[in-house]
Amino acid sequence: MFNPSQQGYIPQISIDCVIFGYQNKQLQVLVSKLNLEGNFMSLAGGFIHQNEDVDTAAYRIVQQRMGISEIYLDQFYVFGKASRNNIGFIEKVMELNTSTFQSKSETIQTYDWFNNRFISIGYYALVDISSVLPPKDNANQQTGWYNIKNMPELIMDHNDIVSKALESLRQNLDQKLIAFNLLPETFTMKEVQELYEAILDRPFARNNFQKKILDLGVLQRLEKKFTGAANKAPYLYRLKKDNTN
Amino acid sequence: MFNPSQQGYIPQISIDCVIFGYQNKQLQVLVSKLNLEGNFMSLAGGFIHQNEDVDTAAYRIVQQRMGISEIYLDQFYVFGKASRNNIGFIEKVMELNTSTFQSKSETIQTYDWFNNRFISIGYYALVDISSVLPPKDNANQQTGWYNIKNMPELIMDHNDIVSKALESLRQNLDQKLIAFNLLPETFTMKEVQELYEAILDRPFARNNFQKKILDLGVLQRLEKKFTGAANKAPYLYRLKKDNTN
DNA sequence: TCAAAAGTGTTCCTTCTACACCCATGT
DNA sequence: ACATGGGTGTAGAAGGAACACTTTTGA
Repeated sequence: MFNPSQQGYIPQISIDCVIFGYQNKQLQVLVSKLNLEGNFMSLAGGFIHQNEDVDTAAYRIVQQRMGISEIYLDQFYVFGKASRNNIGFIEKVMELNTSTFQSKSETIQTYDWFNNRFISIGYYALVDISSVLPPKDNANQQTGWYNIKNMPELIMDHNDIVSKALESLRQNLDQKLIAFNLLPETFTMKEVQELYEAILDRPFARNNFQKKILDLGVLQRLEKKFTGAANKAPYLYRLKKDNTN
Repeated sequence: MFNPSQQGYIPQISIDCVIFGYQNKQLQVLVSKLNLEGNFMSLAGGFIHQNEDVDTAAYRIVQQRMGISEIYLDQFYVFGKASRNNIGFIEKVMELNTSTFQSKSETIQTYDWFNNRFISIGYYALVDISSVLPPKDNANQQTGWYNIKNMPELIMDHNDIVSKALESLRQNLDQKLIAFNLLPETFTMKEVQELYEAILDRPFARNNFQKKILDLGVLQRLEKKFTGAANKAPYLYRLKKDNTN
């Protein structure tokens, strides 16, 4: 932990990023275990440099964590309750990390800046899991992807942030056509369908789903994908590149 | 103008409220002329107290301006460009208000807090024009409601904020059923239709529109409204109150 | 009696849904 | 040949758009 005010950050504003991935037919969220005693699980977060766009800061936070440059990001909500501060969190940390931290009053002074009330801008990111850095680091084996249906308890209001992010993702799914950011470059129609089913948590009829997606006119059909299974080989698709963004 | 830091505000965060009203069959936005020399037109804005929810701050800002307690508010976007500060604005103010302000360097020091880069949280409010305070004040005759299709030039990026607010309003209109906040307690179906046409800037067929709105099941039909015109009297409607919010 | 505007009904068309059928693939 | 899973077609249901007709009101 550090004192952000000394590093030219804007005080009392943070960014929290819900990084979504897709694996094992389930929507996943990246959660990091903080390098402290105690089970402190957190979203990817950070602060905004004085001379940095908020969007750029969110991009930097995700980019550093994931090691990729192409990231889909959407700002979705501001969490601004007056009671939203790190004090409860810091106190629990100190309880469980007595060797690391000095006396309570001293610590609170040291982290004065951090103990303030914080307004957090929520972003969600959509990444292709197969193209990002392995999520686990050596120090924290619990760091990694968690099924959205089975999230661990996170610090502060991070569980609420995840809920709101999922809600926004669902709302934007059809309009913005962003689901493909969660898939690798090429994919089969079945994979798209399973992804939609994971995000929206409801089944789709195979044939109607295929028609609906193809009618969008954004996919390009490639060669077939022979899996070795004793059945018809599905086509691979990828996003058309000539789309006017 | 004042120094917000001395009053317990959170630094470098502001709130800008696009207050929508409906009058003369057009969507209107409340714009205030600042009490300075020069044509400085602005949205309703303000800052957040240290111990105040962001939502509460937005409510306070609109409530003080409009003098009503029931206000529909939606947070719609955060404007966070690094270049987003008041310096250009302040410089223009000083150019045109030489008698009020001292030397340039002195003024910039005085308003140091205000000259910082600001992140602004955008809210839009929907109010019933007929139930709010008259928008004009004696000092500033240009303060008042402006047709969204004919907005004056506003300070900073406020014109962009209005555009984004309108976009969000349009997106939420059908889902959230919020248009009725712009109408008085009772209204005719034609008024609802004209309101929708003003917001979405497109015509609706009268019969189909009536069916669509009534099928929502949120309106209660009251007595007829006799206007004195030589035609069938339309029914008045109002929102059902038993709706589970 | 008439014009104007409101209420209602009917048809047509598009879109979504469900069911059915055929095709490719490897054992 | 056959089981498995993928691609496609078609009938029915539902929702939206366009058209027509009737009713009410005051002059």
